[in-house]
Amino acid sequence: MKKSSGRRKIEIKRLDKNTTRQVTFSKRRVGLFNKAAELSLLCGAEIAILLFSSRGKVYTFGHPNVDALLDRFLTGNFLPPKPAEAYLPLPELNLDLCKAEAEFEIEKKRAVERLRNSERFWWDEALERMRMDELKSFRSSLLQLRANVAGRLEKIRAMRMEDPPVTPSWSIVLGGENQCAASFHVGENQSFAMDWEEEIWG
Amino acid sequence: MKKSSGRRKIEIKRLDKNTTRQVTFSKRRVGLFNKAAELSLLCGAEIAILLFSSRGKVYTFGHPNVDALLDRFLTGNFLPPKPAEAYLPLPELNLDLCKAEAEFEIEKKRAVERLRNSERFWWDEALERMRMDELKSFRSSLLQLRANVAGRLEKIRAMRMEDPPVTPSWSIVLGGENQCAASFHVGENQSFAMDWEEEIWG
DNA sequence: GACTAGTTATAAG
DNA sequence: TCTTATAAATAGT
Repeated sequence: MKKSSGRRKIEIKRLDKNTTRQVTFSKRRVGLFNKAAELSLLCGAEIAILLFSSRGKVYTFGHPNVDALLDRFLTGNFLPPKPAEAYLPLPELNLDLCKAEAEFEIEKKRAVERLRNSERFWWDEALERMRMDELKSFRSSLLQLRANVAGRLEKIRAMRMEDPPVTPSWSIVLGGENQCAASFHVGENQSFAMDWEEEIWG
Repeated sequence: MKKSSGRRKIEIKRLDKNTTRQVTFSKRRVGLFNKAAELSLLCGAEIAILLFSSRGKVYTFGHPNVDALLDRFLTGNFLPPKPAEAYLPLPELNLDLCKAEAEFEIEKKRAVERLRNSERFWWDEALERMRMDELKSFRSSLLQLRANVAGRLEKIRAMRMEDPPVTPSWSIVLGGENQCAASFHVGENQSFAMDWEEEIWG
């Protein structure tokens, strides 16, 4: 006797039944992330996936990690990795960030000078004057800005939580429905999503 | 007679042969994006994928679009979409951005006041004092900052290109190897990657 | 979570 | 690209 009717063809349109939709989401999320991991390993590609469930939960996948790839995408600073380095991008990133931070200090001093002579916000002016070779340091201010946002959010979260926090990096995110998610790093330089639901908003 | 030996099992590790790796990358990229589209449609999920080939080309996939999802991830402003709105998130985003811009003007005035009394950069100080209800306007400055970066890059690109540009949104990105990529929107609120190679750097 | 049978993705040619 | 045999993902139970 058949134990199952087997896989059936389905139409690709919104699944109306709640339970089915949730089961399918879980299965296909895993499938998608596995495909992404294979593509990355087979072809030396780097990949970031942000996945928001219809209930607002966030899942991320990234190789080498989500954060570095978002940096590169948002700032246009993506030098193609050399093949030999394709599987060791983290040290490279760290070096990059160190340099970026040094440059940030310089840009900061310049910006203060500009502000002394003008009411205009530094970035309004800076962007008009900035030459191509200044874009790099501008990038570092963006990184810094974002880090500060993350730090602020982390502080707030820490104040509300009793358990020792999971100390995620800046990529901690706060949901609109008492949710909190962070990406973290495991094994082969890959980062996976974790998420938890807590009453962090009291 | 067999016309093919059929699909063979392969080990998931870097493909050494260049041609094989490139063919596999293309096939699996399409497969991955299709899986993502199906997951999105079946489950009402929102998804963004950034894919960097080992040669530095960028491919993106997004439903409803990459940009909105990155916004939400970076700024923590992701209210779970109501099911009825799941396929019409763009108007929602636009409204949100309008509000954000209004709030940005307020935060800007405040920041100018702070700067008159201090040498410190506005965000150093702001982040320490900012109360929870101020995070929202801080978000808008982040959006503004990023928009300005994009605008700057777009200007530079436009100056170098003779053809009328494809007018991508802020998500235009500049590669390290004379490459340029932008996401654009097609059909069912999905955005796909396009990329082109031009000597935009002269 | 495990099981199958029918579906889909894809390695090789 | 296109074909085909086979591997892999997955819908329904």
